[in-house]
Amino acid sequence: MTIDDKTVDKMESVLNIMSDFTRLKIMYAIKGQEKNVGEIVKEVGASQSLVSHQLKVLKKANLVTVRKEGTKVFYELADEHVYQLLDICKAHVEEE
Amino acid sequence: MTIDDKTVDKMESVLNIMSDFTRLKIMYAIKGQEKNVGEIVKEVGASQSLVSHQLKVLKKANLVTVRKEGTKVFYELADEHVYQLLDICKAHVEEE
DNA sequence: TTGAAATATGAAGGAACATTCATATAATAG
DNA sequence: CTATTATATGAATGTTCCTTCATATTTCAA
Repeated sequence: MTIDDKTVDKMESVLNIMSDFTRLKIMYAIKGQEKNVGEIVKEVGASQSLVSHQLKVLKKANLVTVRKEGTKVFYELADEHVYQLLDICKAHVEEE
Repeated sequence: MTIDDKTVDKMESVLNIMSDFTRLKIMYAIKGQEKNVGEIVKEVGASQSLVSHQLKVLKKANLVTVRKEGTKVFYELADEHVYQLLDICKAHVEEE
């Protein structure tokens, strides 16, 4: 099972970005339903600044997509793989 | 899509442990085939000390299992979820 | 154009942790 | 028992990065 170092690098990056409490909460907040920043802040229960910072990180990693509408900015989970990673990881930690 | 904070905590922990270059290389080294520490060191190309440290981290997180045989210690990926997480993450980063 | 609402940004402090180096422990052969 | 091989451990260091605080930018309404 050899694997290219460059691929491992990218995997490290994606997993690293997913492995944060605030970012995981954000991802679950917009899982299956896009939300604007204000709604995300309310649901996640973190400061506006922190949520904005972490949304930027998620966006840079292409884990979320963005849509602007007036003064509001809506975020959404990027693709099917992100859903799968969240689901499998959740299933793993919920094993007894 | 609300989720329990305790679950998110555990997910953060698992993802965080997976999100390391050396640990990913180790996991791929023993993917589908158990290996002893010496073999892992050779295949991963990191120092013996580092590999041992990281194997301990992986073991503590239940991402690998251990089997001792004489002076040698064999490691193996723990369960199906770990395989799935690696595969999906790899597929994600290999998208163009 | 002034004000308010929504979101983003920059700097800074502090904690977490990957890696190295040196050394310890364990097991077996001779 | 001694030497050697295999693996583990502890301390130290440097770096990454999460979070907060203060402030900036953007958009639209009045």
